[in-house]
Amino acid sequence: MTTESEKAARQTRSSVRRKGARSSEVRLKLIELAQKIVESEGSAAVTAGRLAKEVGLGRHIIHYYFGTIDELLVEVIRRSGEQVLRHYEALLETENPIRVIWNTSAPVAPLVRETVALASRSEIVRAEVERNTRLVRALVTQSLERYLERRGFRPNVPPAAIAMTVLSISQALASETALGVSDGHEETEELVNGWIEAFEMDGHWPTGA
Amino acid sequence: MTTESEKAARQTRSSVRRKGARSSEVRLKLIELAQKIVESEGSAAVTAGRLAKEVGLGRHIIHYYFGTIDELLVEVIRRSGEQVLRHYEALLETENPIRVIWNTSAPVAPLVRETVALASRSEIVRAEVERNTRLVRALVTQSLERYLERRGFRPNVPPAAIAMTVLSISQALASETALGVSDGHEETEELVNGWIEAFEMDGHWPTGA
DNA sequence: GTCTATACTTCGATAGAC
DNA sequence: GTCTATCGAAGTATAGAC
Repeated sequence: MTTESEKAARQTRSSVRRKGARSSEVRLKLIELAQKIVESEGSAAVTAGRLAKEVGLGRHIIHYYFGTIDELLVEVIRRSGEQVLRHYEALLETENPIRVIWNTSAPVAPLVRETVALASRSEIVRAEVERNTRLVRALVTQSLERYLERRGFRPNVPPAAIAMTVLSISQALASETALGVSDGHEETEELVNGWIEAFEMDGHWPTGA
Repeated sequence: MTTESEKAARQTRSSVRRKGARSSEVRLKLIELAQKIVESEGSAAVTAGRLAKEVGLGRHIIHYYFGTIDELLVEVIRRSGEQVLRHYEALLETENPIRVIWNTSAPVAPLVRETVALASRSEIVRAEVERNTRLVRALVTQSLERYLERRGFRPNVPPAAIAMTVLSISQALASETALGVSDGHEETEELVNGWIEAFEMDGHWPTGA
């Protein structure tokens, strides 16, 4: 990596340069490939040479389509974010959204984890991750609100806080599982399952009171 | 980055090769420098050239002391892990450990976040992160158990689950804050504060029941 | 034990030809 | 839309000077 000023200069330059069409098949293939690598090996493994080789073209093809690796990563994040959003959108209207989040976050967790890890890489990447985080949070919170209204429940805790606790814990469990750690997981799952069961009875979330 | 097989081969080779003494001042300075960079700019910004320049030596000094950048990062993680452990150790015996975790995790969060992000980089890094995660969890859980005993409280929930929920949520809040997102944070903090206040009364943690 | 010199490979990025 | 050529820099490996 380079200094911030150098990076900024390069970003400005590259954003002016001509790029390949957004509709190109090669372009899409490169993004999909990069996404797979990010999920499985981390962003450090995404290099122009490797991508080009797996696609059967020259190394420079990445720069033609994306300018810089960072901009390719932004596309990966945008794509991942959309997939996460669609994942929740498809499920949240059908049943109890809180249970959906709790039960189906695992497959999406690596994507979220690697995406957040990318944020420190550069400002343009960070901004895209921030945008995605906000969108997911808003979707989940609004779904919760709609659920409560549908059931005629009057919540004792702001839906935003409920969304945050469930998302935090499920993300942490998934991250640790990927690491190979499972200490306290069963106990935690049992605890949260209890919260959710109670929540489905009256829309109340456990508080200290 | 390279393929897994290539990496494995290189690691074996480099672990056999002679390296600089572990007691060297330069060695320690390099680790400290790398740690600062990892925390502020992410691991991608840790390059041999940059480290050498800031230390006033040739680029190859990193290779002499650590063999590879990955092995330097392992040292950074080991050091960070020890600091996190000491951070908690120093505080957990004094007051209510659950409140300590909740109130003092913020300064340590970037370290934890970047460290977990590094895990996908290579197997040796992952193993070290796993070790640290286990140690912190064990420390926190045991401290909770001792606290409960000191106060004569009979917990209604396994201490491991309590530790997990508080650590998960505080880590998520800190991560998002670093990202620039604060949606729902106030509400979540208020909720958890309520849990902790109740916990200090009787050692009980909120459940669905 | 500490560091430098040389060398090879890969990487990111740009310019220009086809 | 893709390739060739080329740059500087980075990561790694080995030999050897002090």
